[in-house]
Amino acid sequence: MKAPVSVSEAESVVMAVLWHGGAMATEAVVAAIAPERRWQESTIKTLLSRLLRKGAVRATKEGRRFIYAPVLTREQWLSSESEGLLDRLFGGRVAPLVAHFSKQRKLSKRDLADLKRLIEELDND
Amino acid sequence: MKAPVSVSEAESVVMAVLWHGGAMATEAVVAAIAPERRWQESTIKTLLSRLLRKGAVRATKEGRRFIYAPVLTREQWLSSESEGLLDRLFGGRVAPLVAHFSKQRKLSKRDLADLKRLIEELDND
DNA sequence: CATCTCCGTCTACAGGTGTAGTCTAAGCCT
DNA sequence: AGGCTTAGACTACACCTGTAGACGGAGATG
Repeated sequence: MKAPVSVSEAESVVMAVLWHGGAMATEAVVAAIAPERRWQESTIKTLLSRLLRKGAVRATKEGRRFIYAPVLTREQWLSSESEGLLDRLFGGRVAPLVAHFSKQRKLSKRDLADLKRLIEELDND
Repeated sequence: MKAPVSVSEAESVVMAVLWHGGAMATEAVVAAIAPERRWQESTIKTLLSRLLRKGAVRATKEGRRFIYAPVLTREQWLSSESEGLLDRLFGGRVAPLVAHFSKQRKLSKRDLADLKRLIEELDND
């Protein structure tokens, strides 16, 4: 059980780009993020370094620059984040969370339908 | 839509005590927490002040001390925390989270059974 | 080879957090 | 009334985070 690299909010935006586009240089990450998030190039560079230091990404030199590739997978990240929350708030179980949401009327028709289908699937196999 | 007071990890431990025991003085909070968490009284006092400043608790003077009562409810807290996560990770919907858990084999029999019952209930009303 | 360019690194800085020590004054006790 | 206790206020401090500017040197260009 390796220490679960923890990725901050802003860092996760960068990870998302890498998960989506695979290995790429800083420039490409910037191109993918800067428009909406309105971050300076410098900010993204910092985030990449921090992710590198944390071991969440890997960098291979190519000419004078680095190509960054995700090491932490999206699945791992989803798991650690959501299990963390589930543990803290709902005793580590999923059902109480769903119950909470339904009680707060936060379960959309669509969610309900999806859940139903999901449960059925899980049931007969 | 009032700004959703954000409560930190450590602060939430204090909130938990108040949610569980209702209004009480610092002393009682300390008594409830100090044993396991091994926090100094001072730490708990700090957390209470921060919660007060944030408006998550209310304090009424009684003699020379304060009686603290939760303002933020547990439900509100559960909602903001879990919606935050759902939004960030699963497009704000519950089903994808459940799907993720099942894919990772993190759905216990019990969870599954509870979910099934829950869905049925929600379905016929 | 002399320059120029651009990329990664270093530095910065405010705000939040975890964790705790110190001080002051308001009550309580004798 | 005078002293003692103690609760809340103030101060501290390191680390993480969000956000970004500055700079030096390794390549690219002419």
